[in-house]
Amino acid sequence: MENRIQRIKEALQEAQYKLTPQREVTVKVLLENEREHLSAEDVFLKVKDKYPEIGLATVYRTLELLSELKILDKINFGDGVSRYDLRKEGAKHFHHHLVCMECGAVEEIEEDLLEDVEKIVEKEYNFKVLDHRLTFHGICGNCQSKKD
Amino acid sequence: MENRIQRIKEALQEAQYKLTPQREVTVKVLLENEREHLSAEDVFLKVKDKYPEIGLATVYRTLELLSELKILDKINFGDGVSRYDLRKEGAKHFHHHLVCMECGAVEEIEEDLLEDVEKIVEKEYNFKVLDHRLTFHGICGNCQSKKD
DNA sequence: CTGCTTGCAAAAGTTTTGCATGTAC
DNA sequence: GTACATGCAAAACTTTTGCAAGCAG
Repeated sequence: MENRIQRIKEALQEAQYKLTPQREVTVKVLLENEREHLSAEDVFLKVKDKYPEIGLATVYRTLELLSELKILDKINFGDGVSRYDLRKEGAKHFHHHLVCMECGAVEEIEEDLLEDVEKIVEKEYNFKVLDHRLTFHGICGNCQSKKD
Repeated sequence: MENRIQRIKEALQEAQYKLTPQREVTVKVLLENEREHLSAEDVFLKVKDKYPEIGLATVYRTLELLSELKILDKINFGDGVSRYDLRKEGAKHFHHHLVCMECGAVEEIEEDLLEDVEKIVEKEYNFKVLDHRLTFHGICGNCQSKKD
């Protein structure tokens, strides 16, 4: 965890961005809540606990910056807000999501699963795939058993 | 085309919704621009050409209604707006998209391609898949050749 | 007729921007 | 010291809602 903070800091510096305490706290919050899919507002509130002077605009600016550096991925599950998800270290591609239409739970899938599909797309559609977004909508195990 | 309008009308009636001229014009616009991925504002402007008295709120309400009936799918490519895409007739699942990061063009893929992946998800993650969203981000054929 | 629909305007909510001030390098 | 960052407030957008009036069935 300390390692990952360190590496993100280095990425910021390499890209000529300053290491401000606000950015540091924001990164920390993102790492501590890696399994959640926080909205900008969510991040803002959690950062505010550790650093009360922060402004919402700064959080937005930091999230945008981290997305630009491909440390974060911005994702949208269809409710009105953008959510942010840390990219797994070393992952070439964004991971996938399972959204339960019953309870709203979001699970992550780290397996790639799309290698074959991407090959087909590159060949048949002459499209160079650089990244993807895949979300399944359905019923999670929990809600399935509740129905029985 | 006339057929599809007819069938959409029937779907509305079956669900006890009224056939207002505003709804009719909106459906027509959607059919005429099937290859585009129109935002609510886009639809509003095109409907306004044929039916100037229409209000933006009515368009939003109609789009929501058609989504509910699974005639439309709401999709989000990461710019700030929701876009709407007609579901292909008879398609169980939403089709996929190729978004070019260079020129912004959006191409559609109607092949399913995900059957195997969905089987894995159902088995390994105990998740009943009902629908999916798959978008590839990359470089389209056109932009690839421009670079040479 | 009756209840669903509409148009308008206002409201709600998210995200962006301008600007004076602050601060990492 | 200088250029980049920040906080605040205002602005810009998209989407939703309340309500009186309209109209499809």
